[in-house]
Amino acid sequence: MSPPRRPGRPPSQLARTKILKTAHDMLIKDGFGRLTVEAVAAQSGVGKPTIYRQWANASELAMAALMSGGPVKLEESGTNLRSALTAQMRSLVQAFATTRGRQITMTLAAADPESEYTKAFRNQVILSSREAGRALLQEATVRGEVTLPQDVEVLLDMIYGPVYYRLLVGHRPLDAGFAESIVAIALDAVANADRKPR
Amino acid sequence: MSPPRRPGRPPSQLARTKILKTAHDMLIKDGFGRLTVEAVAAQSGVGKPTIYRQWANASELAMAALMSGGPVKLEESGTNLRSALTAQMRSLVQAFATTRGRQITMTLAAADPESEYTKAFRNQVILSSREAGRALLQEATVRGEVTLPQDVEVLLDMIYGPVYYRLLVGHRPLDAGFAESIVAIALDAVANADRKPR
Amino acid sequence: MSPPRRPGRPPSQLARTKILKTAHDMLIKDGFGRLTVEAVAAQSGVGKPTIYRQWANASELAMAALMSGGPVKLEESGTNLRSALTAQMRSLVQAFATTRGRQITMTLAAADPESEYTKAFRNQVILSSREAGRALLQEATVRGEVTLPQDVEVLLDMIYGPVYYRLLVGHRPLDAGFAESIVAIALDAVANADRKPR
Amino acid sequence: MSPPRRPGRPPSQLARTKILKTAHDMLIKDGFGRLTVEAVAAQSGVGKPTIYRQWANASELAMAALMSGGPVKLEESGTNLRSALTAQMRSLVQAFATTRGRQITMTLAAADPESEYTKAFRNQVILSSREAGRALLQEATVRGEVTLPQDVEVLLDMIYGPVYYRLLVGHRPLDAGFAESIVAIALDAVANADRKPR
DNA sequence: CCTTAAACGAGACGGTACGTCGAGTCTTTCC
DNA sequence: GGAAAGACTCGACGTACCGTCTCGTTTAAGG
Repeated sequence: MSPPRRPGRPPSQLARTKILKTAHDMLIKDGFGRLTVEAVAAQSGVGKPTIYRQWANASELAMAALMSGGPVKLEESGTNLRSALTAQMRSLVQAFATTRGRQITMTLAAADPESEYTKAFRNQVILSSREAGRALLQEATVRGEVTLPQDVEVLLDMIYGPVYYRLLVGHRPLDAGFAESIVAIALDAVANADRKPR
Repeated sequence: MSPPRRPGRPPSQLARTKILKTAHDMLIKDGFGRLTVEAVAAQSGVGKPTIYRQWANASELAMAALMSGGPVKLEESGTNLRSALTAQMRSLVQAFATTRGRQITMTLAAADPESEYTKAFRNQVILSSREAGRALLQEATVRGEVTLPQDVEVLLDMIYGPVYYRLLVGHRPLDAGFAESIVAIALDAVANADRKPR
Repeated sequence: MSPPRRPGRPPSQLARTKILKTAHDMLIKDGFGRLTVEAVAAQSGVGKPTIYRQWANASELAMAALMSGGPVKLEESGTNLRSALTAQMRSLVQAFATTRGRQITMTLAAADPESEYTKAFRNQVILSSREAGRALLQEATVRGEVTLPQDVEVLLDMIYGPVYYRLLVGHRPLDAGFAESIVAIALDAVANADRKPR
Repeated sequence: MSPPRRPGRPPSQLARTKILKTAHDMLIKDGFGRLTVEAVAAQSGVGKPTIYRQWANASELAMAALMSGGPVKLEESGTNLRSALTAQMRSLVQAFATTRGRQITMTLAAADPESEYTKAFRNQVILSSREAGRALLQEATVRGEVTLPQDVEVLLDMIYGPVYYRLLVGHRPLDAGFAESIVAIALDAVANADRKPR
């Protein structure tokens, strides 16, 4: 009933905070490739074992740092699918069109895909918007606005995949019209219409 | 008229081949994270400087190894857009649904995005199918099969991005129906129809 | 009063011992030219950085290894200058007439003459016998056995220099009579005598 | 009857000269430790094999460079042993009191003591003055100026050894009075005298 | 209040790989 | 057919980090 508190000195919340702060700054400034446990320890004034006690390697630390700001907040105001989805995509693109987006991509690429830590990162940072989008689509279906294709998963990938595709490949920037264009094309594919009889 | 041959011992084509072969095998077997110049040199019986004379680091070497098999061959038979695009996507998915696909993704993520080598890799390995797809779409437009949206670039990203998205994030496999589903949804977005008057 | 212990894990005395032992063996067996930090690390089962943390390069390591056996012990029994100096020279020649002597010479030649490490090596290994000899000469002067020349430094160089000269140039071996001959000639130069009036 | 000309392109005397010049400059400027075949080839505009065709390694090249200026010229004017020997020692000290002296010492220390090249270097550069000194001593003996000790070799080592001893150990400079002091002490040891009856 | 136990900083440890330099050899074209 | 140029294999360099391991020092909970 009592909180099962173990004896001994409890982990320092301050140390954890300093580590994550330093790691995040370093990620933004120098990129994932320069994020070393050694440097984070030195710069945050913390011993290396204190880091290794919480994260197994630099990838996990990077993921923790990228998650530490809380989940990406997505605006989803909108009375119909188009406006809601556009608002969401706009804030998503805005959040990723920075250095941070590229670092998230690189961190994910470097992470052990089987690790629990990686799965949590994936769900919180990468797939949460995809799930939000799925909800929007389902609501719109209920409202009769759209008719979803058989394979909704693929539709979702077609909406959210291009964001990471551009970050990864870098052939084109994540710019302003990107969100609108995606929504427009996606809705053309699913929009209900008397005009789409067959 | 004579071939402008420089003096000195010419680079050994054999060495180059052995290096690329070893690097490719190592990529497939152990992954990009384990591909070290040291190990490639040791395993291919080549000196490290011989590797560094041609590639600046492990990333470039990995890209060279992944390109050394020649470009991915895409089937594009088909009389209409749907069949041609489906054939292409099928062979693309098949080519990437292996370990190689994941390694290509990780290699690209780790590469210096500004390097000339990276750009070549991107064009040859990642974007060549996208360009082929663009050609298919344009031909179909000429034939009157489809009406392209304003932002064709985004449409192309929606077709090819999901492949890398799934490789990168790993939330779903690149399976059989994937190619068909993408083509189906994409064509729904652009298919010409009297049924889509305005 | 308490020993001023710095924080952190203390250097491993075992590692240091293993390194010096290995380096010394290698010096005697293969010579200074073959003493590489790489080989010492491999053979002593120690990481390279552990060596570099204590010595800046192979020269310093070699000097440390040559000093690690403690200073050369010189016998100096003798009631008069001749017997004392002869005893000292005999043990000096014996100590240097081995491979070790040649390695000391080569190590000294290769060392940075300005380095503090080199100076310590010089004083402990090369000049300590010279200083002992100076003491013997001074005592004998006090006893009235000899009259020293103006430039005692040169006299000392004439006594001890030939040892290293033969090691370096190799024109003649460091053999048994060498010690006696040097002492005999040196004493001829300084021996007091009514026979050497003015 | 025809001059015995071998076929093929004759060795370039110019190349040889350039190599030796470059090697000598490099020795004086950067020291023996920095004299690499690579650098000499690059700086003299000659291929490495051209160097290796004539010298087996950097040591031999260094010795050749140090010998290329011709033997050290020693003044030996003097009517009696003291003046002749002093003149000789003065010019010897002067010749070696420069960077060149130290490089000669280091080169000798690094050379393979068994090699023919090393022996030639030793005889021409190191021991020639010693032999000249032996001649002076013998002439003086004939003239009745001095009585040589049993072991003349050791006496010679005591005269010439200190020069290299100071160069090698560096505890004292090769300065002006050095030559005089050595001669003075040496002559005290061998000077004939009624004053030295026993 | 005073053990007890864990987390702390510091930093050395054995390792792996880095990217560079130089050695000495080999292969080609040029005189 | 040797000179010259330059790529080759090889080995060692000295550095950066890895992830682990003592150390001696806090810091809190529980006896």
